Amino acid sequence: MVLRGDPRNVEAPRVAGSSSLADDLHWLLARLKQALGAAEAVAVTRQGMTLWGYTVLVEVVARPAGSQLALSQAVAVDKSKLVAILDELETAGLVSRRPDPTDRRARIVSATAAGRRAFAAARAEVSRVEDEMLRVCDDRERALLMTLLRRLVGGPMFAAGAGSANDTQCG
Amino acid sequence: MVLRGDPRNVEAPRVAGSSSLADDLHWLLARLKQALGAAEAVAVTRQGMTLWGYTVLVEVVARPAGSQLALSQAVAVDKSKLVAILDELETAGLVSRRPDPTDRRARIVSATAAGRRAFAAARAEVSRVEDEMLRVCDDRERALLMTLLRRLVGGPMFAAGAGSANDTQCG
DNA sequence: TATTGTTATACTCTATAACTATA
DNA sequence: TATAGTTATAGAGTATAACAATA
Repeated sequence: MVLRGDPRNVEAPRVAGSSSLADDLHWLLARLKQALGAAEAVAVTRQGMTLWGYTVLVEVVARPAGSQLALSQAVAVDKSKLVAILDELETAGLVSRRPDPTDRRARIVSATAAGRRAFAAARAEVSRVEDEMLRVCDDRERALLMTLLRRLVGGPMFAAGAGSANDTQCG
Repeated sequence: MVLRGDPRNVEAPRVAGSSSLADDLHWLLARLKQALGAAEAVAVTRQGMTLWGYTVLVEVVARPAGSQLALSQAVAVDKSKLVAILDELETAGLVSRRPDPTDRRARIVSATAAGRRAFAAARAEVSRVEDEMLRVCDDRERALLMTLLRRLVGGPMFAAGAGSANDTQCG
């Protein structure tokens, strides 16, 4: 059909001082995030979860959460949105919420055995999608890219007092 | 206040084979795009445009569009969504739509003098926001990052027949 | 019959605030 | 009085299809 994000835009600017969307960091990130997210959503759906569910599961499997609040901060999603995501995962039997004996307000969130299995399968599929997108990079470039992206997420715009407390958008 | 996207997640995995959100490309892109977009939206609003308007203006200033359809493909936004964006820009006097004498269905979209001025001012502000995000990179790393991102957008997941014709999300 | 621009609409997602129960 | 989890809701943003004008 028709090209979206026409390759002509992907060239370097033709005239010194001019610029194009290929030089716009936000447009590049938006485009990549959108395409990757769409492909990953299809992949994780096959494992019975949404992309949001998968994202939360990444964190829960890596590190069981002492509370939903802590989990929502780690994922950068509002606690009220997290409720619905955990409802899905719990209904599917992939995570469990149990009360913290120390603090009866809090709930400890952990992955079930089925959750870890489903996550492993989903992660394998997600890795394949990432590989597809990153196919145009060699191993060294890929590692460098990930390092830089990680560093940006640790950068000044995400520091404690730094404005926008807006949520990540995975939906 | 409270940290969003807790730095603990930004470390490399602690156990070989384990993983965390800091290794998830989609989460990294989503997080960066969200934060950058929020900051840029504030910046371009001061110049009387939305972030969508700015994004379209980047393309129009670089290369006047022979038709809205061509423009929508270059930006990777649906033609119906583009209508509203151009309405905004035109009402603000930043772009003009004039009929193509060759094809009376099509409209040639170009930036007005005021549009070029506003764009230059907006671009300067956007550059400052990008600088802020990229402050954690040195010049070489920054150039390399942009090169890699550009290459990804030219990669297999964006090729002609490659699934998801989904739009970029700048809103 | 196909294409360009436009409009209308249904839908999803998001943001916010209010509420409860515990501390 | 503050915090953890939940619910409800209003608003923004998106996707889709249908339409009029022109090719």
